[in-house]
Amino acid sequence: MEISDACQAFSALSQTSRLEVLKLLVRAGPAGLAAGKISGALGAPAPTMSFHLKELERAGLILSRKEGRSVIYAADYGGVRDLVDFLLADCCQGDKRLCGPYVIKECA
Amino acid sequence: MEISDACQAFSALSQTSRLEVLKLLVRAGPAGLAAGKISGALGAPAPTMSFHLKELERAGLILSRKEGRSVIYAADYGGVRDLVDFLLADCCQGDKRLCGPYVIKECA
DNA sequence: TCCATATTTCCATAAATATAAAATTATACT
DNA sequence: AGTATAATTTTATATTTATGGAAATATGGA
Repeated sequence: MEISDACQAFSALSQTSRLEVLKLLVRAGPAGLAAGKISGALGAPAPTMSFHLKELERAGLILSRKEGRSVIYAADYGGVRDLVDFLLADCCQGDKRLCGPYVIKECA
Repeated sequence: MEISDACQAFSALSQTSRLEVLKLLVRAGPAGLAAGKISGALGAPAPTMSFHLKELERAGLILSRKEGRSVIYAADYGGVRDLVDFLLADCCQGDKRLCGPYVIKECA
């Protein structure tokens, strides 16, 4: 992942409405939600939400598909994962003893 | 973590210079780097970099300490971790069967 | 075809953010 | 005290981004 891609993704998340959209879609799961449901749920006018959804899609964080008259948006889990990985890549020059306790999750 | 905190953190990362700073500090490890070294390494004037460093610190992504005349900045691994966790909290309403393959990392 | 619904594009305005020069503060050394 | 170094604050300007009304596009049903 290029730094400009990561930057665009973080930029997409740097706005309350858009962050709320992603959280909503992460909660909703792969089934996703229609654009109208999203703008309704978050109380934003349709044009405003359309602008934000396009931004999130351009950033590779959500996906869209058409179903009848609706456009269904869903979280792009792969994209989110790539972004997280980018942030911690090459951590401590590869020496995980330095930061491991802070960064590595216990596994179940 | 409040959504406004997460938003502020993503906002801090939504800018190439600042994202480069965090990557640089993540690579540098807990020892960190002096403000002057950072602005030198990234080719930005001191006031500009000072503005960006303050932004990253305010967002809880880096820490600073004074050493003589220098101010040493280092990645705040706990803060980064909290941010990542926020993004995927309550994923698929807790049913990891839906998105697990995309989100959960294999453990070594 | 005509109408209602769903969403987007266009556009103008408002608001937030980045940049860097100049001035300021703080520390160390002689 | 005097001087050099390190970093920050102040300030003004330039740039980017968000917002939502009005108009346009696309689909499905009567």
